[in-house]
Amino acid sequence: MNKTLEYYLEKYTGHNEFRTGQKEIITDVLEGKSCLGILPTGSGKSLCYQLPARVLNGLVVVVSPLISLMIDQVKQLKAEGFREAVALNSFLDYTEKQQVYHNLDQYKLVYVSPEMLQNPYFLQRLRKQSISLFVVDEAHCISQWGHEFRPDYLKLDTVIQDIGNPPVLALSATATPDVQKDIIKQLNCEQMVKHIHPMDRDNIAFVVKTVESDKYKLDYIAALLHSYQVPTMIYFSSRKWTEQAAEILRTHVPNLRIAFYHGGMEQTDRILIQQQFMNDQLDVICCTSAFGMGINKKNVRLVVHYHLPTQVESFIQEVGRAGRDGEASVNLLLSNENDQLLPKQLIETELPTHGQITMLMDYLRHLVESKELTIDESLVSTQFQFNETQWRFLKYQLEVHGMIKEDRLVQISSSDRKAIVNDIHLLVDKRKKLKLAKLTDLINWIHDKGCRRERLFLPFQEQVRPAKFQCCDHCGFSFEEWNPTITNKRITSDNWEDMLQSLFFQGEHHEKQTS
DNA sequence: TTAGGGTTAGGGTTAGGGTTATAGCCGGTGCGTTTCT
Repeated sequence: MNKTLEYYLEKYTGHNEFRTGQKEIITDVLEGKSCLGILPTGSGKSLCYQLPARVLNGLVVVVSPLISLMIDQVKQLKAEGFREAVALNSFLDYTEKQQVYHNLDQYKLVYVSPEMLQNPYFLQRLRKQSISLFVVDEAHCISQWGHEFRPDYLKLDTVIQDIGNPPVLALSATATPDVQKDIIKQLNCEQMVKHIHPMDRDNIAFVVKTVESDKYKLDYIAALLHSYQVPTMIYFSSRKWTEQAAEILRTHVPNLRIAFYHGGMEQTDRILIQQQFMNDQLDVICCTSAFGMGINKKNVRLVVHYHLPTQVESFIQEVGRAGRDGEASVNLLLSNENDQLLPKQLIETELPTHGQITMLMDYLRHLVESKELTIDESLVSTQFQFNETQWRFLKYQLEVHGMIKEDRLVQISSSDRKAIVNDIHLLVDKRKKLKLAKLTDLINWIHDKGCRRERLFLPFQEQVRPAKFQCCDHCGFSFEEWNPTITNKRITSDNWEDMLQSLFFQGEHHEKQTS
């Protein structure tokens, strides 16, 4: 490569300067080094693999957690004139998938889900390609989702090995040192070069408001929305509550456009609500944690937590959706003494109980003894009352321990079986303890008397920048002194070209340079 | 002759009232699912 990186940047994106962190990562990647890149949101993380994809020979595989993210990225790349990118997922029908499988060598960039990387046929095709780089986008998902919710995230190390150990690039905006360590461990990439940038946000003020009971929370929010009609996100931990709260707030503040959003909604409704919020056609979203990843709205001024997330990591991610344009923004957490009940319940139901595990293992022994080696998964789930996550967690553990291979039971000795039951019991206890400790960290932060910004970020980075505007309720923040900038865009022009332009970009929720 | 209104019977759904038992909170995040290359 004789040309400078700046030459390629200019050639492919039209920009003449790299943003913070990009150049170092791209340089390492082009030299074949594996990297962990923690870059703030909006710093253009995707350029770190999209530029190498154009320069390097061979295929770049990008693991992405959401189909909507893959589709957005491919759409944007095609709009920039890069046609050798494709998103491979269940949105494609059989023939389309076959097309991609058979023409893999014609692409430079393929986006896939971790689940898709368990498809034996796809893996077989992938092995025949020369893979120049293996990317894990939103890499914190490995740590936050992999252990229980989406175990295929923990199988990526095997995939990497299987396709010939290409260099690995793991990217995330918010990964605490614990999560960073976990990412490196799970990917089995001890030699990763770290490019860690601080994740504190100097334009967000932190406020905790303690109320006597939950019913005062909505009153407080309604009063706040009366005074501040700014783009607002309100986080709940229950789908039902997002709907009820939206309804109640609509009657309290009828001049605001308020909607709800959660994972149980129809796909088309989700897309519609998301796009309306992006385009300032909605003012307030009552949502669960389903609303967030990949949403890059710049002018969110207020993020409210009605319920408590289960861990500080999620809290930081959700808080970070405010003030992406750098303007003064506020995070408000509404608290009362029952805060921990709901997150505790969520942690409990994520993992199976000892009793369930023991009964399942007895049942499996019985199956093997009667020479029945296939498992009827839906029967098992109903019989032992596993939810989806619990069963997936257990199935993965049984695979790890060699009791299930290629969906079939394996005959093992009874002493081995006892050891495995014991192992899984210990693991469940360890995971629950870890998760409860993370919840306790967050609850301690609520009751801490120190500076909120410092106490939130200092455990994760060496220094916390001083607040650009107001800091927090412990450093003298008051809503009276908060004058949020209003930037809601509307179609105001009479010019048909402007109107067409804004219509065209409805629903585009990526920045131009994220690339 | 046809369009459109009215009637009727039968099946299914929902709202609302009455009764009884008992808990208080009842829960989040998404991918894949087809084929013999």
